[in-house]
Amino acid sequence: MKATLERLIREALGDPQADFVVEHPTDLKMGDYSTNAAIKYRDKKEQIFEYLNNHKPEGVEKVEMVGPGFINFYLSKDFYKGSLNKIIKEGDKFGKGESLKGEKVMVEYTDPNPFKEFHIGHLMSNAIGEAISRIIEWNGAEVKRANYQGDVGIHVAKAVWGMKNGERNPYVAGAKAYEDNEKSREEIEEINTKLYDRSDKELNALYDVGRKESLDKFEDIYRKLGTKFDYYFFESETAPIGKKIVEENTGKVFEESDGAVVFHAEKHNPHLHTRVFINSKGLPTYEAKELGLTKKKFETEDLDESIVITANEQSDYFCVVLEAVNQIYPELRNKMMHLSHGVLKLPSGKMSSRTGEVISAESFIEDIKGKVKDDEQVAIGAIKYMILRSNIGGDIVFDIDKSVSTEGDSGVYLQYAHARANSLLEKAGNRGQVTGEQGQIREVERLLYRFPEIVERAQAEYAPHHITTYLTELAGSFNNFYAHEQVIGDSPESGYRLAIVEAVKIVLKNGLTVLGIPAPEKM
RNA sequence: GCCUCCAUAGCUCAAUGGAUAGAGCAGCGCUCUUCUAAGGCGUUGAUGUGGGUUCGAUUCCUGCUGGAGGCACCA
Repeated sequence: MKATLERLIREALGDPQADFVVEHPTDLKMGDYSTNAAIKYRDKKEQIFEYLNNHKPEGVEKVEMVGPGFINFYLSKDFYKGSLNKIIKEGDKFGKGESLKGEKVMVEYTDPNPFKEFHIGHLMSNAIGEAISRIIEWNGAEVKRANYQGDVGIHVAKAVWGMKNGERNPYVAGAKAYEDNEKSREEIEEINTKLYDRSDKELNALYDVGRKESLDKFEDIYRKLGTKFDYYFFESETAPIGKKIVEENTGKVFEESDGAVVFHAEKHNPHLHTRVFINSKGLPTYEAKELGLTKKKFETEDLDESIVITANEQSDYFCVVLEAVNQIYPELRNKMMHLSHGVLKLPSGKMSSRTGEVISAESFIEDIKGKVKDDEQVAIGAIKYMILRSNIGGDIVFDIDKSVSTEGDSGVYLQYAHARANSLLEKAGNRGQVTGEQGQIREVERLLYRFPEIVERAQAEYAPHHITTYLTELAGSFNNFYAHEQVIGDSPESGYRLAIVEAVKIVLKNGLTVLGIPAPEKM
C-alpha cells in the first residue's frame, strides 16, 4: 500500500526522483497513511491532491488535505476485512518479511566470562542480542548466534587462585587479594602465565573443573532466557590468531612502542586514539584477540554482516579495532556493525563488578518471580520487556516494585492481553475464518495490519523498542475493545469480532516471539 | 586536557525534519449481577539554556551549563 501511494504521488508530480515521505500518522484520527508531498512541493499542492483523489488505489476510501498541506488517506472497510483474513491465514508467519532474504548475519552477544558471575549486565546484552537476532531473522536473513567468552587472562588466574586457596567465592576472593596483597598478586601473575601455556598439572585440573562448572551454569540460564547459540568462541583460541595478525602487520599497520605493539588509530581518524595490541610481555591484549575473533568469524561462515553487541564502555575501543580491521581487511570493514547498550541500574544505586556488588542474573530473576505469582515466564517477560522498551544505548533504571510489577507499560500487560484473547477464542470454540457482519472500524483493527511494517522498521534501525511501543498500543486497544464489546453472542457482528480477537492473538504472539518474550496461552 | 554519547511531565521511557510533543507509573475522580479488574474511562502535568538553518526543529549546526563512558600494556 505504501509503495502504491508513493508511486501515485510521483506520477502526480511527474518526477520519479521526488523527495517526500508516506507514513502512518501518530494519531489514527489523521488517517491510515499520510504524506507531506504537498508541503514539499507547495506550488503543485492542488495538482497532487486532485490527481490522488481521482486515482484512489483499491482499498483507499477517502483522501483529504488538511493543515499546512498534509494529504491523509483513509482505508476502506474492505481493506480491514481483507487484512484480518490475511493475518488469520498467515498465522505464525504473519509479519515475516523478505527484505534480508539470502543474507547471512552473525550476531555476537551476552559474552559472559567463565569463572565470573553471570550478572544483570549480561542479561541486558542477551535480551537485546536475542531480540536483534530474531528481528533480523523475521526479515528473512539466516542468523548465526555467537557467544564470545574470556576463558584466559588475569580474571581467570584470580579465580583459580581463589579455588586453590579453597575460597567459597573464588573470583571475588582472588580479585580482592590481587588488589590488597603484593604476594598474592605475584602468585596470581604466575598462575596466569602457567595457565596460558598449560604447564602446571594441578592448575590445569582446577581450571578445567572451574571452566566446565561455569559454562554449564551459563547453559541453564540460556535455557531460562530462551537463547540457543550456534557458536561459542573463546579468547584462548582467538589470542594466537590475533597475535599472528598483529605480528604480520607490524611495521605496516602497527608500530612498536615502549616494548609493546600499538596501533595509532588517530593517524587515520582524529577522533580515535592509540591502543596497545600486544603488551610488553608479548601477550596479545583484548584488541588483538578481537582481530583474531573477526578473522575466525568470517572463516567459520560466509557472512554478509557481523554484528557485535557490547556495553557502551567498549564503544571507543571498538572504533579503534574497527579502524585496524579497515587497514588490514578493508573488505570486511563495511560488513561489521557494533551496537552498544547502556547499564542496567537499580534505583538503589549502580551495580559494579569491581566493588563486588554484582547482582547475579539468577537472583534477579528470582526476585522478580516473587512479584509475579512465582511465574518464571512472566518474570522473564517482565525483565526482557523493561530492557527492550527503551532505546539501545541508554542506561536503564529498573525499578522492581513499580515498573516491573504488573500493570500498564510492561511485559506482563502484553502477555496478559494475549492470554485473554486466547481464552476468549477457546470459550467461543470458533476460529480460523472471518464470519458475520463487519461493524464500524475500530482502533484495534487499524493497528493490526501495520505489524509487518513495524518489524521491518525495527530491523532497519536496530530498534526493538519500536515493536514494544506498537505492541503496547495494540494491547491497549484490544483491552479497550474487550471492555466495551460483547464478543461472544448472537449478534450479527459477533463472528467478525471473534476474527478481530483471533488476529490480535496472532499479532501479539508473533510480536512477543520476535522480541524473545514468552507468550503463555494461559495466565 | 582531548574524544564519544546523553539532557523531554514528580518518576521511568517514546516521538523516520511535520499536524494539538505521546505512553505507563505516581496523584485525583469514576468503573466488576456479563466472556480474565494483572482490565477500562476521565483528569492534572514536560522539550536544560543562548544563537543559527528551515514554510516548519525534541530532531540538523553552534556557544554555554549539567551528567555518563573512554583516552597504552584489564576486558
